[in-house]
Amino acid sequence: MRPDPPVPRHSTRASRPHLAYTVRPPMSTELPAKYEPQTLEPAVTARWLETKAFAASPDARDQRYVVMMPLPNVTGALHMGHAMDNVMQDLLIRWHRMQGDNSLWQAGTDHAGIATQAVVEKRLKEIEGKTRHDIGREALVQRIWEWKAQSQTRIQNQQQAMGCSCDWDRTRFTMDEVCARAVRHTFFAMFRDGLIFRGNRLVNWDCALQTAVADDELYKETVQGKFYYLRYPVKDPAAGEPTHVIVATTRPETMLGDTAVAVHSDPARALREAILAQQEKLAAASDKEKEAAQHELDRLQARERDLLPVLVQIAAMAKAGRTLLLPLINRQIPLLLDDWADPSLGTGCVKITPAHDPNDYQVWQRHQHIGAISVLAADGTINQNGGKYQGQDRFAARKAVMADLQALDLVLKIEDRTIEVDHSDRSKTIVEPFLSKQWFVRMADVEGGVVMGRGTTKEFRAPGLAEVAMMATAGTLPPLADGTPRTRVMFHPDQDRYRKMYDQWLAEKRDWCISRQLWWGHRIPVWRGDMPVQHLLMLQPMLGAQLQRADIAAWILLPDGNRMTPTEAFLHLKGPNAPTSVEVQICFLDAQNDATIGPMLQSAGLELDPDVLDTWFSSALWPHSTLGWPNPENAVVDPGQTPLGSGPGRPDSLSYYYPGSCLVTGRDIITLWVARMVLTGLYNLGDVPFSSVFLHATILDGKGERMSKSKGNGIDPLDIISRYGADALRYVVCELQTGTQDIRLPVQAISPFTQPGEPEQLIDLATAKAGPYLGTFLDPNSKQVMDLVGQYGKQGITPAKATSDRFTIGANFCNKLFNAARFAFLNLEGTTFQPLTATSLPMEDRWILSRLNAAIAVVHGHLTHYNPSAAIGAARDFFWNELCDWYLEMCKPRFKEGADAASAATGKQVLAAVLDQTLRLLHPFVPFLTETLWQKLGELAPTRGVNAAFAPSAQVVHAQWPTGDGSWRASEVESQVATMQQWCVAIRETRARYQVPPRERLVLRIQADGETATVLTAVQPLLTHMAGLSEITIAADAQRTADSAVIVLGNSKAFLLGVVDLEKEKEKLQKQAEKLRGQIGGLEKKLGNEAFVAKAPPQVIEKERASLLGLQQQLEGIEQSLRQLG
RNA sequence: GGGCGAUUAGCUCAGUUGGUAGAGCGCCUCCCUUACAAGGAGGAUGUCACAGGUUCGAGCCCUGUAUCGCCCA
Repeated sequence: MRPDPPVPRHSTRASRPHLAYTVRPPMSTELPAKYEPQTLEPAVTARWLETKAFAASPDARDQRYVVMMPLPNVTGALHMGHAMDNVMQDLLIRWHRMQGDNSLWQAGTDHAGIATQAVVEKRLKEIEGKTRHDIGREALVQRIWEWKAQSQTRIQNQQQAMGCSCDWDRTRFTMDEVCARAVRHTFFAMFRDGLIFRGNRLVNWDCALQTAVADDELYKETVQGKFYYLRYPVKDPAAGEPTHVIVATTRPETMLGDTAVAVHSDPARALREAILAQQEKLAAASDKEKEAAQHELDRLQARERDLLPVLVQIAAMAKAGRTLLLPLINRQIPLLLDDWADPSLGTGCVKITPAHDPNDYQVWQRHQHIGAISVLAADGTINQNGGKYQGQDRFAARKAVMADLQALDLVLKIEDRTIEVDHSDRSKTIVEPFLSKQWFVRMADVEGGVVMGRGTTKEFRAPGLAEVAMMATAGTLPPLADGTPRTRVMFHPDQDRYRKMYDQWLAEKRDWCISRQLWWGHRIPVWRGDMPVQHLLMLQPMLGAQLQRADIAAWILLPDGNRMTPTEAFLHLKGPNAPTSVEVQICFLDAQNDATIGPMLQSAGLELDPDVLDTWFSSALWPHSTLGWPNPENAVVDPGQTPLGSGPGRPDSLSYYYPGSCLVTGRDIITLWVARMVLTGLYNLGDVPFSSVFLHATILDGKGERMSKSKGNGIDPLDIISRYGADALRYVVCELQTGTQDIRLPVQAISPFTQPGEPEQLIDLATAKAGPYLGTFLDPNSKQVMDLVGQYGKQGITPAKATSDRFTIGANFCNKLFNAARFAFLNLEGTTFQPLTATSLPMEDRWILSRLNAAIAVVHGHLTHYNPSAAIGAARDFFWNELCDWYLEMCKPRFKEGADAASAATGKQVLAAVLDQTLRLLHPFVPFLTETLWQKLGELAPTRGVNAAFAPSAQVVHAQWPTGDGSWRASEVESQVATMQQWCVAIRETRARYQVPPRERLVLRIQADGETATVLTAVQPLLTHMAGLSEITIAADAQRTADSAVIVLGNSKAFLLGVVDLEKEKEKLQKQAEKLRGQIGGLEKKLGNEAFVAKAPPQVIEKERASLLGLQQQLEGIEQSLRQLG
């Protein structure tokens, strides 16, 4: 709950009657007296859901707008990043919906394989003390489904609380039947096309969860480690040769899997080059860098002197094919010439462990004969290849290995060293490079190309998957069959920058590892196993026909790594050099065949692959899988959901809504997701999934650090909503999104140590001292520790919530809007509509309509350019600075009792029209409040408009987006009102300076003639009212009275009577004169500069001359007044 | 190590094609004034990170330095 507002100092106020307004009849349904988002917002949500206000259905409209929600994980609650992402999407969707586009915002959640399984496993352990192996695969998956059901509901409620206008009846889940079928079809097609293969690769292995993890699931941590220098004996050293080769490593236990030791092929040259480069660097170094550079040069030169001779010798031995004896294992391993070994680093020799180091793996690729030996088991213990160390945990083995090496005197030295180690984000344990069989999608180009959109009208051939994704953003996709160009994917708001990121990642064309050793996810639909060739050939008559079927894809893998289709294989395997055993891989298009044909395969020795697919594989299909691909007509949606197939007069969802419009997401997802959606869309449908990608900023905390749950600097959007309201949250989030800049949002803890009745204390987390654990902080007032992550209850630390007072800005805005509307409603009873000519209206009406017209254009323009901050800023400026500060005030006399009835009626109509347009304009930003006010406005003024009635709408969510009306523009009126405002501000400034009470009416004499006098006469009534004057006289010879203040504006001058303080007056005028002299001096200098006059463009010179003249006139007026004052 | 970006008021950020810097919050003064004190009126606040350069003129363009982020290895 948010705190009660401060107690007003004027407590009698409530009992005093409103003089002019209480006589009106009460409104039919009362708005509450105060703005209360906590009661107002749920009511609006309920109505939107009841009326299915966000439902999307294909129809005859050509204009459509489709946003595919970046699906949140089912694991977690939503955080500020989601709030940003969701609000941006909702802003765009609501804006387009109001513009009349058939708008679909597709919602749903992601099964998030490893993250979800880890959470459920952790709970299983905590609550029941069991592991997943205790309960088995089926039971674990069942429990994850239960977890998912709860979690998805919670996420949906959060999104609805934020006002997300998704079509909830189309909510999908990456593992539901519709999505699962799309996954199956895509896998089958890629497998059939040879784009999916199983290979032996080095992966990041999470030993705790026992699965491969993707690069993006890792984080680096610097740990205190050691650098071990080991001595490997040379086999049969000749006289004069070193007896040992020294290598260094941070992970000595991996030596069990060494298959070579590498040395540079020409260490002398390499070292010389390094020295020359360093000498150049030293010459170019600044004083500050010199010392370090010199130090490095000395080091290199020392190596050349001391180490090089040995390295040269070892290189020669390597060339001669000499070998070493791997200690402890007693394996002979070759000395290898490979330039990965850098003579300027370490010992100049590198132990090569291809199965446990990415660089060594590369060396192995260059020297296949050395082989790779994995010494690690899936659980992180040493396997059978580790000899007597088998079964020991890798860290225990490290100690044992070192002890044994030391006993053999094979350890030269051990140095302390800080090392960066990859950790798994899921288990927080150190990951190991691990050689294992994994499934991959081939990203590189394929000989003969890859068919995109096979069987569709958009089919074409592309070099490869990564390449086609780059073509989509480069705009180089081939045109469609009828010659129309294919859609190019564009990034906003910075095409060049983001496309570069996208391209750099794709250009590597690295194969995509899609297998995970988990139980939660889409199981890899491949039956595989080794089979004796004889057995296979016996099966040929039976299998032959089956394997011709279009819905079965199979590959035969030969021991040499070659892959063949069964047809090819049956011929090849009958040859004289045929292998005795092969691996068979079979995939069915139809999942039912796993059950029907599966048992037969099982009896033939094949097994369904136990692994599941990477979550991103199903996420990549999201833009088309959700719409029912491959066949929306028979897609099986949940009961009560919108069917995806066609109906009478209604096209199917896939053909209508694909390709979509805009993907809204953060920068970090460009490579992970955007690229993959683009390539699967092209592969399956021959077309991109969206035409635009809007990348919004990342929200950081007050220190500029990324918000994270474990650091305790994150904010829960629901806490903000309950404190400030969802509209306030949305307002601020929109305001924060300025462009490409990341956003700092200062975070405060709500002190849990204040006593009941005490005012709430907010503690800034950017400056608060950290507590004893990560995510704990010290309250500077009470010196007690608070827990911002809710994990230290056992340690007796008081939990505290995080918030950010920045959201008061949004709440204040909403409060202002609420009250402005309430004021309007007090006066709008009985408003009627009749066509009015804009030019016939009073000045203030013409002015506000003109300003409204301008604001509409500006807001729309900023939204078009993906600049929500500028858009909401413009809307706010219009609403607050023009509508509230001026127009509502200017209107007040017309609504007073006894005012002219015709003028009041016109005023009502214009006010209702302006409010109508303002609510529409603000609706995408603050939907709840605008919807509430819209209802009330509809009751009081059912028909609204100026020259013509606006299109009506029962809910503002469906109202037509304002387009403005050219006939409202009145530039002359705008300039007149601007003059009035300038005078008004000057008068108010004088009043403030002399502390004239607001009620006291003053007399103003203006010295003006000609056009100035005409304008001032026109605005005289407004100025009188707005500046609190009793009388204005305008005359060329107006005279100052002894007790009047002087106001100089441009080249006219005025006297405000009844204000006396000569000294203050002189002081002000002198200050003004000083400022003017400064400006005049600057301009004179500029215009006196011959170069400026000669070279600057004439219009610039002319402008400067004119402004100089104006300033001089003003100064003259002030100086004259000063003389008069004496 | 490579690439991308940032540095503007106390804070968070705008600043279009180069023409002497803006907003919101905060701060100061005054105000119960006929919707809003979650408000109104008025005011103060800047070596545009630093050093060079181009230009008649640089917050903006170029080069370098410092500091801080992010991505990739």
